Amino acid sequence: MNQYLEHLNEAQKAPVLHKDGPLMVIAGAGSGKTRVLTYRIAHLMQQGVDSFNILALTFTNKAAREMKKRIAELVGTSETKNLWMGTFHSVFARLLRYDGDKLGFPSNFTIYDTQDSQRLIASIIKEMGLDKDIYKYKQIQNRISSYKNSLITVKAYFQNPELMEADAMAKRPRLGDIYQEYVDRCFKSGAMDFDDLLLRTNELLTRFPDVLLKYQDRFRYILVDEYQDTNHSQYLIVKALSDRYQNICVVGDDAQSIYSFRGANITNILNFQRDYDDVAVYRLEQNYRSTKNIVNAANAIIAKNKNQLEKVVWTANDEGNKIKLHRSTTDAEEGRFVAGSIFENKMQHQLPNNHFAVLYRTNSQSRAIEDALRKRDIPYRIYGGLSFYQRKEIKDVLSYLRLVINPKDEEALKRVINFPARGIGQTTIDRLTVAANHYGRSIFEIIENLDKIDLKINSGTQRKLEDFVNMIKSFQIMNENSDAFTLAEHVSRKTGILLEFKKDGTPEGIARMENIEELLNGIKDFVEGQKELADAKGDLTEFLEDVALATDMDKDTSDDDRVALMTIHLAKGLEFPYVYIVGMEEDLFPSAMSMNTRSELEEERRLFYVALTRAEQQAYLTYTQNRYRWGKLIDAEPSRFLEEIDEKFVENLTPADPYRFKPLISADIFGEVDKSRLRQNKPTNGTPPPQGRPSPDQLRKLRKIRPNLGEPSVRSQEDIPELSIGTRVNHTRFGKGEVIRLEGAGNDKKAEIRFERGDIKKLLLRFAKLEVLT
DNA sequence: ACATTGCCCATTTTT
DNA sequence: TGGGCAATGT
Repeated sequence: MNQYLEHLNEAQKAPVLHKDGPLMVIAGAGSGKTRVLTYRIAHLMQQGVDSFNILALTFTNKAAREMKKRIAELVGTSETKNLWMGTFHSVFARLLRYDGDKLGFPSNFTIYDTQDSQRLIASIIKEMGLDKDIYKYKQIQNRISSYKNSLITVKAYFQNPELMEADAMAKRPRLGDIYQEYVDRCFKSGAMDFDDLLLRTNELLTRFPDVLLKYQDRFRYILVDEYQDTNHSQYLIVKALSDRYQNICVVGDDAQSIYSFRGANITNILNFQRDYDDVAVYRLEQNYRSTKNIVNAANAIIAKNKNQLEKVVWTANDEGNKIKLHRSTTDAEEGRFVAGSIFENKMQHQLPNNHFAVLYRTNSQSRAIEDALRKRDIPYRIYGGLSFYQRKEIKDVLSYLRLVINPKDEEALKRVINFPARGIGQTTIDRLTVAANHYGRSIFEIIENLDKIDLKINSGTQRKLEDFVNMIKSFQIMNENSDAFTLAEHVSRKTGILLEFKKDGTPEGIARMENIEELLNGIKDFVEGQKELADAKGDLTEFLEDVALATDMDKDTSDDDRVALMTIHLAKGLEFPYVYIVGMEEDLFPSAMSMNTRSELEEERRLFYVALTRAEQQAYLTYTQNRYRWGKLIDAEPSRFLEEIDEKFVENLTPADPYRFKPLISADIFGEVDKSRLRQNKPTNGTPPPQGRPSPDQLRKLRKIRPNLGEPSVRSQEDIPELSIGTRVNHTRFGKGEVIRLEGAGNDKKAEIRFERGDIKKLLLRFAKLEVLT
């Protein structure tokens, strides 16, 4: 019955068996904390706790999904149905849909993403006639966001002379007024931004004791993952909800706290023992992920920090290779080294692409790496950056859908009221906005009542506005009887959005159209997925909520064999056999912005700790002497973190040569790839990794790789199909045909194909989406 | 109402 | 260096 407990070591077993009362699990990197959380939940249920009474807060929705699945395997699917598990944002968005009406929010409130917030703030600044060079909307948004995360409401702001003073000193005395207007406008639009999801939850639980009691009684067991990265707002929610039963379990690692810039407060975990009575503290110190070399090097780094909880991470794994350090002259060369090294490791050890990750401090560093990987035909995937759902054309379609659900949504309305162009100009929109503010109504309501207000809008434009409103209303009626996919498809056709991009004819236009089609496919998948679940209807509201809170990390990429490129922040919680940490330079890592205070520098160091501990077998550190930044080539110095690693853990692939002059201008800026140089850049073979058989896990991953037609769009060389004259092929766009000529070799191999529909085309096989017919 | 030009910003990290 | 957005002119 309880045999699943045998999957745990002694240290892991203790917090799993601990039933009531507060507990904290300090989990070193790679020590199996997800496993502890999973088994703890399963074990609680096994002991008779109803899943209805359990709340688990995770860092990503993907983590929640995977944990839920694992728990279902342990205790049965039906048991996990009532489990509330997800990110803070998604869980409390759901809660606010039930009880947000008490705060005056409709249950179909919109969730504004950062871009929506910024646009609204920009227009408020404009309306107030403020200087946009002083009131920079991004900075203002940032400021408001951090107020909200610290639970400083508008009222609290105006009661706090210090804050007002600080903003006045920064020449922004009207910040409070902007804040006030922003909050009012969100409220009027029936919208909450990301921070509101937490702030409003706090408001709800504070102002309505009966609601608090209801959820305290429901969530008798609460578990919080990554507790070191909770902000004040989240801290208070957890504190309030767990107050009655005190069955609170937090898991985290102070050494991995890396989100203070968005309000995360490391003292939450440092003070946990003070905040609750009789806290049991458990430590997970055995690392199962990495080699001794990596674990010890990481320990040596983090030891430089002053503020931390005591723990000793150790591992029984092999010694492993030393960390490899590489210096290059430019960032382009750094990219080439990484690509070359990945290529070589792949060949030498027969590894799939997804065993490799390249981690960097800032998103802008990805370009050089991408270029180099592309040249070597190594498929990769970039995580983060702008996500699919933030693309213009996607946001446009989504805005129509948002309007259907919530016509008061001002940002959505302003986005699409004249897209595709229907002759409603800026002047009209400005007048409507003024009227809406004046009457305290939404723009949509103003348009509905145009006949009762004289806005001096000419009759032609009035007609167009009415048409627009009627169109949205017709969608609303349709929404009552259709699923999200049917509606979305209808909307994209009826509004002319699809046509707009199609008729534009440019490659970008086509790409946008294809993106919209992909969105529609996504909605279809969603609807079908939801229909299988008992408690979900697959309706539009659910889809939009999913989208608003989805992140790049939530995508399922398990059978996607590509090298991963991402920021170190995004890499938290992940692991890869081979990890390349690039850009190990002063002012970049640690970031120039983080060197003012000790605590900021310590956070950068924790970030480095996180990066290094992602590696299972082999870590590479690279830095360059010159780097393009702001379009200029600048000198770069090696990061101070490099000196902090004891040299006994490091193998230097490019030992310093004091007699060599540093070139004034690197050869790289002349553009071409210098082949002879490429060879030099390959790692000098130090100690090769153990040549043992691949583990069962590796084998499983290896087997998973199969050529995947159409995806990735650029093939690596071995994927190019074998063709000869006369071979019958099928092309995704041109249909069936026959090969009539072949030329070129390797990556430049081309085939001339006569297609059945009549035309002859010469295709570059590396790119062509061809299937060989037998 | 639309297109072109030019300016400004970015490069710290994100739910 | 490049992209996105706004002001400007037609």
